[in-house]
Amino acid sequence: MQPTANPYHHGDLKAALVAAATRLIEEGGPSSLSLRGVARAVKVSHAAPYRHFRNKRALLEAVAIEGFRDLGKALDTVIAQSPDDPRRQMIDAGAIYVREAIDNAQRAQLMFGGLLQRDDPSPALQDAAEAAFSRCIGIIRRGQRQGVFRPGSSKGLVMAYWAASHGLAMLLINDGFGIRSLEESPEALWRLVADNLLAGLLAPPT
Amino acid sequence: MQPTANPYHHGDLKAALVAAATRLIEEGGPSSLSLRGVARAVKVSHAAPYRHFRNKRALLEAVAIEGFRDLGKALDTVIAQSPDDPRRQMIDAGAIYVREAIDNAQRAQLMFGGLLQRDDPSPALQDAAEAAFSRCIGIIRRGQRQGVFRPGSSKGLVMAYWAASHGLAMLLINDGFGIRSLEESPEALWRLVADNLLAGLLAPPT
DNA sequence: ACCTGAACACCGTTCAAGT
DNA sequence: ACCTGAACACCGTTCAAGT
Repeated sequence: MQPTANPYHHGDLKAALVAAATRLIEEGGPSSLSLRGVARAVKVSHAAPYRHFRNKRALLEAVAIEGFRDLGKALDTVIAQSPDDPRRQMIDAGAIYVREAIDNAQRAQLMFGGLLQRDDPSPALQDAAEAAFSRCIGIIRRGQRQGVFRPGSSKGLVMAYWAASHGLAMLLINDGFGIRSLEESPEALWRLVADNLLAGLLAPPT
Repeated sequence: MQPTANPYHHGDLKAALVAAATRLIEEGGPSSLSLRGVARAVKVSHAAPYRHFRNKRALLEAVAIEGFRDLGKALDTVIAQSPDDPRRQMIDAGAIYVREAIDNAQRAQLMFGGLLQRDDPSPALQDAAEAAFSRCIGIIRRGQRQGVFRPGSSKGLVMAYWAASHGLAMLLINDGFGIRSLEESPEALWRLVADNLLAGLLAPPT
């Protein structure tokens, strides 16, 4: 037993609060999280969190920021796996985007769901989100340089890619419109979307 | 003055509650809505709503269902405007999807945001959502019959179309990743996405 | 049938006080 | 510096009681 036997009293209460909040959110959704509940979970008084977070929202932001960092790392890993194949990167990055959202569905809800994004943009959160997104831009740009994707302004390509992967992820975690009644795995559904996005919806002009 | 001067006492308290809830949600977001606040807004005791809604969630569902009906009607209008041009229908329907979401951003958050979708699917809500979605399927199918869209199973085309429009709408209402810093109007951004979706991201094989 | 008022067990947040 | 306990103004929900 150290002089500071209780880990929550020598500096990592902050980390413990974020960890507990992340777990509780995954159990009951972001809107069911109570600051008092988090305090109870780490066995601390209900006022203690205020030493480390200005308010409940600040704690939620810390959870979301961690989520964006995790997403960015997952994207980096996947991109590094096929350094010279932008088409493969595009498909794999979208798949991991969808997979990350499903594996941490409630946290993804918090990250993308408007609970935080709406009011004050909170620079730190905004930065973490944009950093994750910047990977998608890189994939498209490299693919254009290699002649894999259509040349010209990358903006439209990036937007379409981004909207499609984000949209599928959101639909899957919300079970929107009964999408889960389709029997395919998330990965198979993303392949379906990605293939159509790559090839286009229009019939070839024969 | 009728014998029942107060409109909330002769049968339309239910409708008044839904209307007030819709307004309050648009002002402060779905998570800030309090049932007591709604009751105050229609000048009724805080227990009165329980005569008409089992709980707070049931009231939120009623608001969301109304939203899906509005969306369905808007899609019908747009589809009817170009009865013989599926390509035009596809573009216009996506634009109206995005526009409806932006014009009722907080209600859209409620409709798509997982606050309701997650736990119990609630058949009535699920049906309203699927009815709105079925319009997209119709557009793609008609386009395939006319040879405008690529033939074969419509599933992949529908999923890509749906994910892209839904994804762009969600990104816009959440200002995700600073998408609003782009200067284009929502309609222009959708056109960018739609054009790339129609033509495909891949470079033509020369 | 429809609404009210009190009551209960929760919240988020603040603040004096303890170590 | 870091945490506690009481306090305040809110919630959602229930229930006896009123008309």
